[in-house]
Amino acid sequence: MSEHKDFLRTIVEKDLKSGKYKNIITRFPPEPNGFPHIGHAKSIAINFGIARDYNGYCNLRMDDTNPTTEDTRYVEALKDAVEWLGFKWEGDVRYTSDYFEKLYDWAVELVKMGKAYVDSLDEETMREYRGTVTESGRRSEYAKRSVEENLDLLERMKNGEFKDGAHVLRAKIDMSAPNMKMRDPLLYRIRHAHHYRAGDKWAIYPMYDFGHCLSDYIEGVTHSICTLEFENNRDIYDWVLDTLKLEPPRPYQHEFARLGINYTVMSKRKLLELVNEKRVSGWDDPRLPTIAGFRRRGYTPESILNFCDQIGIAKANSTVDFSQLEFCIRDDLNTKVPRVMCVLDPLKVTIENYEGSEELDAPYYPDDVPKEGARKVPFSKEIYIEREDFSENPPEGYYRLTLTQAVRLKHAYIITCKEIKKDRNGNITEIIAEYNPESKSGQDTSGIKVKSAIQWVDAVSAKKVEVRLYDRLYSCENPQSIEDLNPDSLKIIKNALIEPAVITEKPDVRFQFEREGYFYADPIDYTDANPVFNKIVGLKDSWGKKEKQQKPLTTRRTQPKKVQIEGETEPMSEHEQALFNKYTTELKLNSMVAEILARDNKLSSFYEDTLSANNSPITIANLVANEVARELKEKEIDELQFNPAQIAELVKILDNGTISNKIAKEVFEEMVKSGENPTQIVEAKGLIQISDTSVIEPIIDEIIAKNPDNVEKFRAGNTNLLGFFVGQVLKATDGKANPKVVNELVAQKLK
RNA sequence: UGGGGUAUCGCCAAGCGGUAAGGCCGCGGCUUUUGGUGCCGCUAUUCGGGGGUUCGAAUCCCUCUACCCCAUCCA
Repeated sequence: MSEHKDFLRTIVEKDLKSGKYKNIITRFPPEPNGFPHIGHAKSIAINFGIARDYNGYCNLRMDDTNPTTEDTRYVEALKDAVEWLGFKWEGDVRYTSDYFEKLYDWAVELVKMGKAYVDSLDEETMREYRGTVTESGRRSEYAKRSVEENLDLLERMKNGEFKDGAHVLRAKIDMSAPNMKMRDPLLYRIRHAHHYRAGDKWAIYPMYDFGHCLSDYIEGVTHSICTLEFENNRDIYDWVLDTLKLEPPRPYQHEFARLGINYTVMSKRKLLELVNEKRVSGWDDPRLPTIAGFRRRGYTPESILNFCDQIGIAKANSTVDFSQLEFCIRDDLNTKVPRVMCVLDPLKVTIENYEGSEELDAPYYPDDVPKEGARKVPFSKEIYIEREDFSENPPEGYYRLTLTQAVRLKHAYIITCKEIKKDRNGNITEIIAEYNPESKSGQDTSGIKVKSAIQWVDAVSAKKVEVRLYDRLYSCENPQSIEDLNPDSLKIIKNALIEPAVITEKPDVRFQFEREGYFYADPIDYTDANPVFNKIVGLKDSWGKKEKQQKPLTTRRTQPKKVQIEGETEPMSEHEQALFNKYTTELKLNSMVAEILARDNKLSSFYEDTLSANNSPITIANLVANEVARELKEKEIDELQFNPAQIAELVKILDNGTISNKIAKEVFEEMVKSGENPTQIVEAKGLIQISDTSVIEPIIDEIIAKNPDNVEKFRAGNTNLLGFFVGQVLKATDGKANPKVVNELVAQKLK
């Protein structure tokens, strides 16, 4: 766990500390109606991760309340995903469908309480009745049905006596609730459908809002973590649990932002479309952000988990750079997999002065990877190198083989180019080269320095392999439709050449093809006769990048600062205007403060009451407009712990210098909580301000002596540090030192 | 538009009145038989805008703006 906790862990810790819960129970509750993707991985990492971090446990629950879309194959995929990521759910897999009986009993209970009713409006009418976001809805006439009638109807719904859509069970909440979700939400609907687990037993199925909170409760879940789009549903979550008066403790819902990654799509609908329209080869197509896709591509669970860790958890909608994911898989594989040589686009090289053959020793791992292992690499007169590693007209900074530039064959000899052979069209078909017998890798006495070492394979022993080069699925950052698909997301190379050990020894399933990238033996299509490798990710390529980037770097510094349009504030009413005028002219308040007070009649009346007890208009105004305003945001005046007379008193001791502004805030906080008198608080806590320089000075000297680095930085021009020193002094005096005095003194001493 | 959210570097993201963390990307340099890795530097005088309170504001107050979610018998 990193040292900075995310907001969910902060909540969990607080709940543990306060004793709200003894143990933490979370759950990962997917609906089995689609294949899990990396967004699910984030949720899995959060839910299982929190349970692990706080010694609790996490359930895996299929939220299977909609029989028409769900299927066992998805259940399997979901279980598989969790396991692959290395997590264990508590006990057996749970299913909301296992709770149907209990859920139904609770529904009956709500009906008995008069909190739920059977509605028989048709779908369209119901929609009309719901109103809109700006207009309130109205309640169906059926809401007037008696408890007995509702009970009877509900039972018959359950028994399958009615057709789909004939009736629904709704919670009786508030048809004019500003939160649309609270306008008598549906609890049950009739569905004469076969459920993949419950079979044909049920003719009615619970809705998400009814089933989810209660399933959490049944399982003893403490923190029900879901994504942002359920924020509006939280009110129902609470309503159901509270209305049923269930025995505590009960779960609470918390929401985080779902994962978005650029150059790909994450919605079930769009993913399904890609698969159904055969734009990809299936759910496990290595270009897809599905768990199965990543797995087939060769990503490791560690890399995915690491990614989830790196991106953090917050409430702001965001889109993570694909490069972050690429970093994670490279970072993981770098220390794990063997390096081997594979030539994707072969160019024949004949080494004129070499005769016979030999087997060269080559370690699988570079020096900086602490792993053992080596293989033999056959070498002879005819070899293949990567076409890109030779250039007849090299650009500036080219390190590889040229007419005049020698290069090392990795693990072998240094060669120089003698002659180029071309076909009729001018394409290079072969290079005639010469090797230096003194330059053998590991026993080089030639003294030749080369700019680079390139990969190669021996012509006679190399094996032919198929290599599938995958790139981002879409060509734009924020793809909208299939038109944004990247036409080059898959390139298949049928005739790549690989050194024999990879095929014969099979030292691993993942490899780094030296200087190319990381590759994975395809778990499905790979056969000994036709080996297939998937490209997981390329190596970082600062040369390739430099080559492409010919266009001048646009100076991004001078971005157009976008002008922000100021909206109009509603004009003040006549009464407010009059107050405002009085405040600014008679009482000399600044116009901002005057406006805050004038526009809010709770504030203005509180202000005037305070003023009548202490004639200090400006200080009181500032206090009321800034501090009292915060308390009055969601409360009425008579709900406050403190009263105007106490504020008047606070202002008095503030005005006469007994306490500083900083202390005044502290005292105010205390008044908010306890309602005690300010003078008492000041006395009890000994908060009287220290303005005596002879007391303060030695403290400053001490702080300065303790922080020589910061003194230096300050003197070098970092004047922000003044705040640091003042803060330190204030901390040392428990906030009692007069900050103005401290400020002056510190500034003086640091000069 | 009523309600609920969110705004800190190109992308994520800490920060909760006292020195603007960290990661990715990018840019330099060193190391390197991978133009990889590793290491070392650099990259926000400023926190969506404007005001206010304060010795001191990303943090508190006011206000404006932008974006996301909600009117499925989906979850």
